[in-house]
Amino acid sequence: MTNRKEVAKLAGVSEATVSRVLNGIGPMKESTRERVLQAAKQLNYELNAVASSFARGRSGNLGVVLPHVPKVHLFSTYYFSELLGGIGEAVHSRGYGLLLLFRDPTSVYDYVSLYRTQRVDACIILGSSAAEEEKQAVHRLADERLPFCVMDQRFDHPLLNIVAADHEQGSYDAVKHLIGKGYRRIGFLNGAPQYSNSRDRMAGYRRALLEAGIAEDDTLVYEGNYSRTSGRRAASLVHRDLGRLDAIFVGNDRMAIGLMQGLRELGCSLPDDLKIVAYDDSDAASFTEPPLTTVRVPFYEMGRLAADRLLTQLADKDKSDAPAALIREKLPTELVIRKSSGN
Amino acid sequence: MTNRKEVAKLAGVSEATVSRVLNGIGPMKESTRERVLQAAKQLNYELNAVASSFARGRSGNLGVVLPHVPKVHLFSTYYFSELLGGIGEAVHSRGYGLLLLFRDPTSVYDYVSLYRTQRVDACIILGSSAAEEEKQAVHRLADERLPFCVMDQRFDHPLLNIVAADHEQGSYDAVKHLIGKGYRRIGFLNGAPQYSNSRDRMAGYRRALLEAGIAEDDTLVYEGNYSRTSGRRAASLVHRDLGRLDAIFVGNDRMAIGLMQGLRELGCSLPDDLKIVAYDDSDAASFTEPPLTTVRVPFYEMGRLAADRLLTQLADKDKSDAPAALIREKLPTELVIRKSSGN
DNA sequence: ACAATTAATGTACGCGTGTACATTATGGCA
DNA sequence: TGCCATAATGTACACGCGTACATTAATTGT
Repeated sequence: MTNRKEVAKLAGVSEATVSRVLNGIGPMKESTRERVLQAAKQLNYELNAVASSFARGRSGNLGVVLPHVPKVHLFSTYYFSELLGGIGEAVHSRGYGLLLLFRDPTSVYDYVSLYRTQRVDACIILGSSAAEEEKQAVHRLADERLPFCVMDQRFDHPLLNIVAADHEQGSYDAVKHLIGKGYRRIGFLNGAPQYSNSRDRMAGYRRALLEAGIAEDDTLVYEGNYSRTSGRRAASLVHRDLGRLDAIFVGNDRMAIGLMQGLRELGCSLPDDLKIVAYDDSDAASFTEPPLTTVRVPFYEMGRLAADRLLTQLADKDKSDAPAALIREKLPTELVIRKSSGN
Repeated sequence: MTNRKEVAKLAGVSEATVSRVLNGIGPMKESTRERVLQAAKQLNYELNAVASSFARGRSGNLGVVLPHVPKVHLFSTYYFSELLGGIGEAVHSRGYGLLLLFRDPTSVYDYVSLYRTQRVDACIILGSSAAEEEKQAVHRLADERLPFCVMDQRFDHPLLNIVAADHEQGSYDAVKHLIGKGYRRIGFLNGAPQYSNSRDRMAGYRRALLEAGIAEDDTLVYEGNYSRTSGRRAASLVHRDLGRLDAIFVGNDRMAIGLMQGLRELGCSLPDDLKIVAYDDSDAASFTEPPLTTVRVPFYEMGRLAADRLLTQLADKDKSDAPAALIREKLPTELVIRKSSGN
């Protein structure tokens, strides 16, 4: 592998000059520049990224931490796929590397270690929850003022970067849509409350009911874990309560799809027997039968935004030593009306 | 950030000893080992991955190259998502980093550069095609004996690592299934022929027809690009030919879903008017209406296998200098029968 | 024409680790 | 006890690059 020294020799300049030409630093004679580039080209030389990182003291990588459960094919879920796509877009356009980091959700993850070992310059945390150890781990990160951003999960730390969608409003819109159609007995199949976005959905659901003067009925609130299987499991409970339900709001499309499959197996006719509004507007939502009325969430955009803002923070920190501006984004959602909520 | 020197001082040993303890190299006194580990712990010391990579001359990263088209949310496709998940599994379990590399499919990608810049120790190429420049770029990689593996795309280079699925057989099985049900006028909506797996599907389709003594009819072969949109576009052509078609074999689920949507809009009743067998067995296949009969492809497993074999190659190369064993895997597919191919 | 700038380039070193080689401790054995 | 093999540790340097600082060349202003 050819290195800087050889290029310098061939071009008849010092190594420093080679470095400057390659990094475009300081004034230089055009003729020198050309000689160096010519020599580099002739020798097939390219900067060694590892050595460069080492000398700079930065890895040049943005890390994306995501929960990894063996046998669960995580990437296939719309949520993570879209977020990752958006992050990739931003990272790519800014010349950074994108390092995927898998964490075992059943044990505590030492985020700080990523920085100590200098594997990443910053990171984005996906699928984070409010579990106590997780909360502590994330707060520690913020306490140390390390550059990172949490996706779609609230924490009450003043220095914590967050990009999220407005799930409270999204849920409110969803339930209000049902109410507007005249349905009043509205159930809710939610995800686990350890995610703040689940709690936000609950808040939106309640607000809509309250506003319409509809009494809440705890027995019509069901809990799943955002998987299709859990939706299917909920089907028997929902089926049992069908006499008390006009409609149901479901925390994401996957659960809704599972629920629909389960209900149909139990002999239901949809949307006649039950109106459904789901959440995410994943690809699948448009081709279920009936197609899902669902809340579109700009996951791709959220990923892009988080990465972009984070990398901007990094660049700014090099220039000034002022504390970086906090990232606090809450993106709007949009109700997409299809057949599952009735005509 | 604390470094090796400080740990050495606190433990009262040389830096080399610290290094040996941390890497578990050579014989050492248990008491020394403990002193060093204790000191490291006390100082919150961890090996600097970048410096370590630099000294070793290896990045410690496996690269995954994937085509990146702005606005196309790549990760949402089952194909890439599953592959990536499998790769992640293997990489994670072997302590490597997983670097995502996006390439612009409209211009030539310099794979060799990844190695020259030492960004990766090996890489897996996804979504590769047989386009001439692409072929040359990949062959160059093989000529240089760089460690990499191509996914699901054949090249006729003797030193090229490939992990693929047996699409010829999978397609044969799919078409034979339709023939077995008594359908003889069978169309084919294929993906672009620049992918060898498209050509393999074509070969399987032909073999099944030939074996059944059915004359091929070129006018019943349609071409899409594996997107849902392209399937929908094909719907009008297929609809026009409906009088000459009993069934159609579709190159992947997404196109099949698009085709079904399009046909239904044109007033078709499925599966009555047309039997369909698709390909991939993505999540969506089970909840379309009717559910898709489709060919299951072990993408996750393919990804895991490719990464695992590649990293094994790397490890072996450190030990012996014998040329690494070629990776040539062709995994079996499996026909999953649902309603779309009739009862 | 000469000092004062500024441009252009060179010199020298640090970054934190891995590791070849040198050195010193330890224990076995005659 | 003395010798030797091996264990255990230390010394010293390379790895390729970025960059502070030093030096030399070119340009400007008067």
